[in-house]
Amino acid sequence: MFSKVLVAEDYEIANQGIIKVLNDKIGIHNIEEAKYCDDAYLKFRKAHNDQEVFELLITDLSFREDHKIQTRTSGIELIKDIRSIQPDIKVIVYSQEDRPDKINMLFENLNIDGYVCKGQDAIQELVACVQGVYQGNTVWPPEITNNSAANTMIHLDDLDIILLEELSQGFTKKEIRIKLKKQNISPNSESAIDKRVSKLFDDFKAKNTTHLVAIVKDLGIL
Amino acid sequence: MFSKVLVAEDYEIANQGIIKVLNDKIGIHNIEEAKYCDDAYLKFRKAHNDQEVFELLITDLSFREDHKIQTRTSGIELIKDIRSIQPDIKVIVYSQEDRPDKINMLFENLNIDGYVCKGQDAIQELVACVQGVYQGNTVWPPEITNNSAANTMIHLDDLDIILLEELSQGFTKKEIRIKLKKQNISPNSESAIDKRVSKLFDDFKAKNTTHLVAIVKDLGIL
DNA sequence: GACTCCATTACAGAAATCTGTATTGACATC
DNA sequence: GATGTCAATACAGATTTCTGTAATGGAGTC
Repeated sequence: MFSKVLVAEDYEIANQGIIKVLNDKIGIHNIEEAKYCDDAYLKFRKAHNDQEVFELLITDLSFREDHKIQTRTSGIELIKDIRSIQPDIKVIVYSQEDRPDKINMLFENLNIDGYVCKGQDAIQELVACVQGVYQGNTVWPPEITNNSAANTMIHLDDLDIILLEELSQGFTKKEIRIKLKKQNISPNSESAIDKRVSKLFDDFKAKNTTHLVAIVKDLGIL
Repeated sequence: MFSKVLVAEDYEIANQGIIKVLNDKIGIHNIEEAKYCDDAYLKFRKAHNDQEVFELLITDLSFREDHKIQTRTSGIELIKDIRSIQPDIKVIVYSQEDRPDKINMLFENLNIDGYVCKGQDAIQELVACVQGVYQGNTVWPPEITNNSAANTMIHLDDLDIILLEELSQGFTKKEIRIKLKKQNISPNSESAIDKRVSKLFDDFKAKNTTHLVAIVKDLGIL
C-alpha cells in the first residue's frame, strides 16, 4: 500500500475526514495535509528535495482564496505543476464536481488515476479508489461508469477545445484562422474551422456558436 | 429570537454543524432538518398546515439528486415554492457559491434575507447572519460587502436577463423579437434589442454575443 | 496504377450580427 | 410653449456566420 500521501483540501472537516479514512480503513499513517494549494505544492517540493517523495496526491479541485495569497487557484494547476516534476505520482481528485464531461477531461487531459465524488458514499468510494489506484488501475467514480452519458460521450480532441475556447473569447473565425496559422496548428482554413464547428453543432445539438458555447459552459467543458 | 427553524442541507456533516451552531451559540432548539429539497418542502407544508409555521429557513442552493427522486433540484425553487405559500418567512442561504453576481441575484430576485458562504468563518458569519435577520436586516456576506466588485456591479433588469437567456439558447434576434411581442414585453423591436445587447457588450466588455454569453456564464448570472 | 475514403481547402450565397445614423414620442424642466 | 433628454424604433451597410457544393491531395486497398 502507499506509504506516503499528500492530502490537499481546504475544508478542515473534509480534510480530517480523508485522513481518518486513510488511517482507519486503509492503514496509511504517513499523511501530510494542506489547506492551501500553495501549501500543498511547498510540501511536495520539500519532500521531493529530501528524496522522501509522496506516492499519492489526493486533492480537491477548487480552493477558496482565503486571506492568504494563492498563486495556484485550482487543483488542476497543482496537479500539472506536481506532475511536471514527478510524473509518476499517483493522483486522486476528490471533488464536488459531478459533471461527466468535466470528470472525463480530468482523466483524458490530466491523466489522473482516480476520482471520488464528494457525496454520501464518499468513504467507501475513497477506500476502493485508493486500493484500485495502488493496484495500477484507473478508478472512475460509479456516477460516471453507471451513467449512460459516459458511454455516449462526445469525444473532443485538442483542436475542438481550442476552437471552443477561442469562440468563447469572442474571436471571429478569421482571427482564429490567423492564430492557428501562427501556431502551426494544421487545419487552419476558415472553411475547415467552419466544418469542425458545424460538427460540434451537431454533437451538442446547438443552433449557433452562442448556443454552443452556452452548452459547453453548462457542461463544464470550458 | 426565532423559535422554529427549518434547515435544508444535503450533506449530513454540514447539516449537523448548522444545528449545533444554532443550538449552542444562539439558543434555538426547535430545529427541523431535511437532507432533500422535497423533504424540506413537505416538512414546511406540514408545519404550515398545523399552524406551527417555521419562522426561518436556512437552505443550501444545490442538492444532489441521490437515489431519491427529487422534483425540486435546487434550493432556489424551494425558496420560491415556500415563499409563495408563506411570503413573510425569513430565508438565509448557506452555500458554496461565492460569485458576487449570483449572490446579488439571490437578494434582488428572490429577496432572501441573508447569505452565508461555506468557508472558514462560516460559524461566526452564520451567527451574525441569523441575529441580523432576526432584527429585520438584510445580511450580506462580508465577501461581497468588502469586495469592490459589489459596488461596481452591473445592474441588470429583467429584460437584460431575458435577453441573455434567449441568446444563450441560440435564438436569433428576430425570434426573440417575436417572442417578446407575444409576451407583450415592451421594447420588442429588433433594433431596440440590438441596442440593449450592445449596452451589455459595453458593460461586460464583450466582443460579440458568443463572448457575452461566455462571460455571464462564467460570472454565474446564467 | 486505379480506386475509394477522408480530411483539408476553396468558394459562394443566404441569413444574421454588429455598428452606425436618424426619427419619433413621452416626459420633465425652464 | 420651447427646450433638452431619453428610450424605442427604423433603416442601412459592412462584417460575420452558417450552410451548401466542389476541388484537392494524402493514405490505404485491390
